[in-house]
Amino acid sequence: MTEPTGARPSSRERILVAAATMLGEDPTARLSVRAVAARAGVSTGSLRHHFPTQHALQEAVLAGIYETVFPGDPIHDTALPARDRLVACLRQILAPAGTGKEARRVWATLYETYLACEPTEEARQAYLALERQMQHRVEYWLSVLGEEGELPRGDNSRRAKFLLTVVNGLMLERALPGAEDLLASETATLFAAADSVLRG
Amino acid sequence: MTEPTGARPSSRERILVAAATMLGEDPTARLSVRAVAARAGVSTGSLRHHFPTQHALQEAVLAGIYETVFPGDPIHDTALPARDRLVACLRQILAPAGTGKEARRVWATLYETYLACEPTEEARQAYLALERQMQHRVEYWLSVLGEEGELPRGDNSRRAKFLLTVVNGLMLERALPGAEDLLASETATLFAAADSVLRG
DNA sequence: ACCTGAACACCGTTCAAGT
DNA sequence: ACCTGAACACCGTTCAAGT
Repeated sequence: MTEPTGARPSSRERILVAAATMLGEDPTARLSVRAVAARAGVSTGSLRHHFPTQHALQEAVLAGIYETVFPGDPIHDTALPARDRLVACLRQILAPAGTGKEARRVWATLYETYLACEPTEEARQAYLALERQMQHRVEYWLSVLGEEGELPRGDNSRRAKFLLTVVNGLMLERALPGAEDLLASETATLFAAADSVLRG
Repeated sequence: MTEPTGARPSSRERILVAAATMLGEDPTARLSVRAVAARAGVSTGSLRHHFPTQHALQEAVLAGIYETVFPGDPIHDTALPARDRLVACLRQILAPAGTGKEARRVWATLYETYLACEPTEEARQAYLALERQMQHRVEYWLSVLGEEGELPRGDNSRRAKFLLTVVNGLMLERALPGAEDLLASETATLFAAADSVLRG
């Protein structure tokens, strides 16, 4: 946080910059201890001193990324209860799925790209990157709530996967026939998922 | 597939049994090459011969789980805890989704029938009937658990919708690329969904 | 074809030792 | 406090060699 003008960046900063750069070059980068340490010109021991665990490092990097990319993220609207904020966030990633005719158009491209036939290696990698990005985003939201004490300790990676599965299911149901009271049942499902995560 | 009576199981079978056993003991087990090979009394090389990649092994195990035929509806197997029974039931409706290539084949027909274009009224009705049937089935399971006092009073219709959304999400993820540890994350998600419902 | 076990190139984490 | 680098206990995959 302290930034001496013109001084050499601290090891901590160098590590975070190195990790962010690597992630910029390849969104699927694994950010291994040795790779990041080497890139930052720092020993693995030093990296571990600042980030006691690999997960701590990845959380710090993600926080940095999403702070700059999504300044108005609803997760930061502390006026609202945690569950409302989490649902608002999930709605954000559900929004591009559209509804009705648009939802089916979205599905058409999704189907052609990833499901129609054995996807090309290129398509596979693209999807994996997308998935990881989503996973990171949800994990970031959970880490914010965790720091506020709104979330019991636990595996946020698993929780994020769970929430994304629910969102995927809702996406599909938006395009499928039926669903008269889509809105109500979607809202109920989102809150059920959020509560499930928030209550451990 | 060939099963010589009384003969020593093939390495392939021993590996699958070992993996399934380990998964039974701990649903979050990572199923590493060496651990599974040791448990099966087989070399890592042999394991790799039958399952050229770690992903291949996990897919085979997953397929094996869903191949096991339940004699009756697992919801009535009162020897097991409620959550295990509910998860077993959900797995039943997830089973026809298949895995890997088969999953994509299933999706192809689903897409052509309901998503490709504005569905015919006939198709719409067919889907609605299917959906209702699923909804009833899940609600029945919940009612059984409710009568045993395993389920707090509440809207079982909403709960069933929630569970079906989760299953839909998992179905989709089976056909999409990626899914490194599909097996573990699918199990975790199913239990999370079951717990969410059982705890209100 | 099936199987072995060593070898390779990676992991994340720990820790005595330095400054 | 900060940093080093070796060491430990794991990974998944490859492969020459056996049967």
